[in-house]
Amino acid sequence: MAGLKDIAEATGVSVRTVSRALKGNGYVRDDVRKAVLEVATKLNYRPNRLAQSLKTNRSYEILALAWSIDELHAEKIRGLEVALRRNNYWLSLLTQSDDSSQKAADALIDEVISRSPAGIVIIGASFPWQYKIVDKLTDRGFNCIILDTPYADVKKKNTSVAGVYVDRQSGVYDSVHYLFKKGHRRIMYAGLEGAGREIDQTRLKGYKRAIKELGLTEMIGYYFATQDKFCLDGEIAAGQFVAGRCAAEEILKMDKLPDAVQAFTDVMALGLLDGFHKAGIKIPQDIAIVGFDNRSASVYSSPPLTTIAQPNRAVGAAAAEMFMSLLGVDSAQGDGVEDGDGADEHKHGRIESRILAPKLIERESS
Amino acid sequence: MAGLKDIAEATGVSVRTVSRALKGNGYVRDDVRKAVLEVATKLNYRPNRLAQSLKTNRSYEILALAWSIDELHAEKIRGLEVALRRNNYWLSLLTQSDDSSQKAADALIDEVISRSPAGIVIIGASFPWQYKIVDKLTDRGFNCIILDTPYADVKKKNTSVAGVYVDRQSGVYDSVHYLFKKGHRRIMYAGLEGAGREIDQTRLKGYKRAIKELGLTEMIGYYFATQDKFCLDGEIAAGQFVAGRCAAEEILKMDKLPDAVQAFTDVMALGLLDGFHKAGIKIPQDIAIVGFDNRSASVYSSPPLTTIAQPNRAVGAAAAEMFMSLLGVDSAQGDGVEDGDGADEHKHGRIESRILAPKLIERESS
DNA sequence: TTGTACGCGTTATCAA
DNA sequence: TTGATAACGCGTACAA
Repeated sequence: MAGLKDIAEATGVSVRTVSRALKGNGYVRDDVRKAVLEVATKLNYRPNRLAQSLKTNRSYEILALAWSIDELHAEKIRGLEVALRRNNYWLSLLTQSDDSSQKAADALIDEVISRSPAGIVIIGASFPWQYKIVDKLTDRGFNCIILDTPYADVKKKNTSVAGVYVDRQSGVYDSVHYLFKKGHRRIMYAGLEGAGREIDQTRLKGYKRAIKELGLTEMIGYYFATQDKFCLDGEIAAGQFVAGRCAAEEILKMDKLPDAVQAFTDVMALGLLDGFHKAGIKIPQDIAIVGFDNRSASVYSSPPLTTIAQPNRAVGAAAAEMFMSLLGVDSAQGDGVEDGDGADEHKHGRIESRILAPKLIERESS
Repeated sequence: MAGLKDIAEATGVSVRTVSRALKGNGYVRDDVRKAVLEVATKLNYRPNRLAQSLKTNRSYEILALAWSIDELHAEKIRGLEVALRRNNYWLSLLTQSDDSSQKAADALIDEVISRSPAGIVIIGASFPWQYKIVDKLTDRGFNCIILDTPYADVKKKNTSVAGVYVDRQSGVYDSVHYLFKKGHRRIMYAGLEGAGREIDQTRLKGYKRAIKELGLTEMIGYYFATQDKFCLDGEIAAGQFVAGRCAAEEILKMDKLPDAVQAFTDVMALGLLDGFHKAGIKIPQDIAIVGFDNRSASVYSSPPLTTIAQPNRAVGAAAAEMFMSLLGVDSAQGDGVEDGDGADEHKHGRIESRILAPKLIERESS
């Protein structure tokens, strides 16, 4: 590989001049610059990022830390990568299986340190042992941005942690309004036992707010998988599917059926669909169903599922932008980066958390 | 961050000795080594990978080049990352949207060069413009491993390209045998127009071979999406779903219906499911359906889909192992890395392509 | 406007 | 068994 020195020799000027010419840094005579550039392209010169980083003590690597990768995460990662590359940063991946041991955490931290990235994106932090890792990372001075979890806003305010997440409340709120407009009056919320009560109160809040506003009666059910343990963040949330099936059975026992159901997630909605299907209930004629997540499975179900989509690409892009502003790079903006209408901001040291708006996608289940 | 020098000063020995002690490289007196190690941990020393790489001219970065990321790719990437990290390598991600222009290709190549990775994993190369990129990369001396596409075996034999892919033929072959055992005799193959005829002859071969062996009659149909263009490698293969729907309609017009259908992919199978569902056909009572891919959607359909699963994690892990042997690292093996029973090998310069066996997953659609 | 020389944190060559 | 010292490729005071 040709280096600065080779160009210098070939051009007959010093290394320093070549450097200047290439970076457009200081003063260089125009003809010299032209000559240098010419030789550089001829020699197929590419700067050595390693050397650059070593010298400037500035990394161009952003680390994505994920506990698992499903299709939703993949989308975020994609959005992140594209936005980063536009700014000459790059993305590395670090997946930490759900090993919550202290040893695993330490190994992870070591790994991060020895790579000294410019920033770290944590894709979802739902559990205490994950928080701990985030804390250690920020304590060591790494810039962290957490996706999906409003942990950043819970945390002590003096660090440079921030979050990007989706306003799930407004998603469900909009959905209820949408169902109302479609003529539904007995709109139910089917939550996951545990999830509905603790982990994601926000969706429920959106539901309650809308129901109240519309003067309807609250119908809330919490269900959980009897045959299978459920996992919230696992590879395949099979448990949620089973929970949906159970929910359908339970719902059918009710005196008066709902005419629409907003499910906690797509997977749960698909479980409902399966349960109703077996009982001969017609969707959406008898009962309308709305999911949450816009997983690909919601596109391929019968009928395809109306759902609340999170702007995953934009979430990734937003994180990238936040890093750029944090690192003092004037970011090259692209498309798909605009935050949703309901965007709001929370101050956070030097970075501000960003909340993006979800969007209802109408398909055939409603 | 503490460096070698800091340790040297604190211990009272030279930098060189510290380096030796830490790496267990040359001769170091035992007490000195102990002292050094102690100080190192106290100072929380982590080697600077950048400096290491710069000096040794050896990168510990493997680049994953993807044109898109769906859940299947994500799995492969995951398997890759885990296996790499076990060997002290790490994974970076480069996603190249389906921009087939020369300019985009050049930019990509430049990017790769300036990062000088130890190896490159190309996740699927189905199109000529993708081949070209692979060629350029190998021409420049990069170690490339191509997943999913047997391009490596088509290519000129003097480069260090190799592939990891799944023996799709045997997957379909096994499926037909399975359906036969279940009592089905009119087993049909529903392919995608274009895909069935050119891109993936292998699946069809497996079907034909099994049908012949069992003395059954071949029933093959090619379908394509009328309302939508289909994409083979896109984010959402919605077209295949539509094709499946069309296929169901067409099949129902036949004089004598099949009693089982092997679809080209899960998505197509789900389209079939939807089409049959609308027509009141009961699955699997009237017609059994088998998919291909084991997408999450196949878990959440009603009924859940029997399908042929590709060992995605193992594909990623296999690629990692191949790099390790290529780079002369004695790889630390983990679990889930064993290749399938039907594993076969093709020599390739210094690396050998690996073929992994798929596996039938029985669910409720058959 | 240009060139010299040093340093980033490591590894590697030699001589001691 | 050790320690100066030179690289690796690049950026940048400082001097010219």
